[in-house]
Amino acid sequence: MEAVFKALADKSRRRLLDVLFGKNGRTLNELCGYLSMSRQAVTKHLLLLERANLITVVWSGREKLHYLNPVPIHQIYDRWISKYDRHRIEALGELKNNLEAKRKPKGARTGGAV
Amino acid sequence: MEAVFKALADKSRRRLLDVLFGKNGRTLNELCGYLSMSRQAVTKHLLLLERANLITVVWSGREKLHYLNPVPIHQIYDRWISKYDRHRIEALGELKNNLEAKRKPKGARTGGAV
DNA sequence: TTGACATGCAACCATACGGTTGCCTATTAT
DNA sequence: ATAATAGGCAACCGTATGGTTGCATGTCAA
Repeated sequence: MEAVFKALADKSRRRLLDVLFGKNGRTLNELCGYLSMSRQAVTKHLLLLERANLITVVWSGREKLHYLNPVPIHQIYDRWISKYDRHRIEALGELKNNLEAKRKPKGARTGGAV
Repeated sequence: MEAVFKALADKSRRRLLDVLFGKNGRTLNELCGYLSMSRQAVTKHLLLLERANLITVVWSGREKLHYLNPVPIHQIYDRWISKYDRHRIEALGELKNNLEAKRKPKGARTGGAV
């Protein structure tokens, strides 16, 4: 998971995924067309994505074809994001309630959250 | 979105969110108990989370209370992750099909991965 | 009032990261 | 056979990042 989060943290890498999302199985050179940086830089990004298992590479002669693997992205959602989703409405209510509680002057400590 | 992705990229920050998820409205000192690093380091992480709008801060006297805001996380899913989810099964099929296709063409120069 | 407590501010440091350049290798087309 | 094409490897560089320490400030309790 760590690698996936890290991989997704960069705009260029998300771009690459989006490009592959549009049309899978692209070559390195093809992908370079979508980012204004050197081929080497793109290679590095792709390597990171590969290590995070977000893309799979298949060699075809001298060409390196890149395929998107959406599974890790799904896992990120499944094992981390989804719980926040479920919690969402509830949490906002909490904040408001606690803000209300704060208005009561000194007396007991104002700390008590939830 | 950029700030949110960046914020989520760090393990310590995800930890902080998880801790707040467990019990909302914690103080800085309280949160420090969950990460083995200096208070200042934690402050920096919290600042980043705050700037990404992932937490909201409420002062109560000399204490700074931190509240989780799950909305940006939900947006990340909604505007980015969800599309990969929908695409998921389909994309895997593509990879396999393309791999099959590669076995045929002229020189039969195979890539060979997976 | 005074001290302890909760936090902020700023300087500093090592390392990770995104990017570049130069050169080398392997495949393919002519 | 040769040249063009697709890509890899490695060194280098500036800046961002995660972390530290020292000191300052505001609030609460005795």
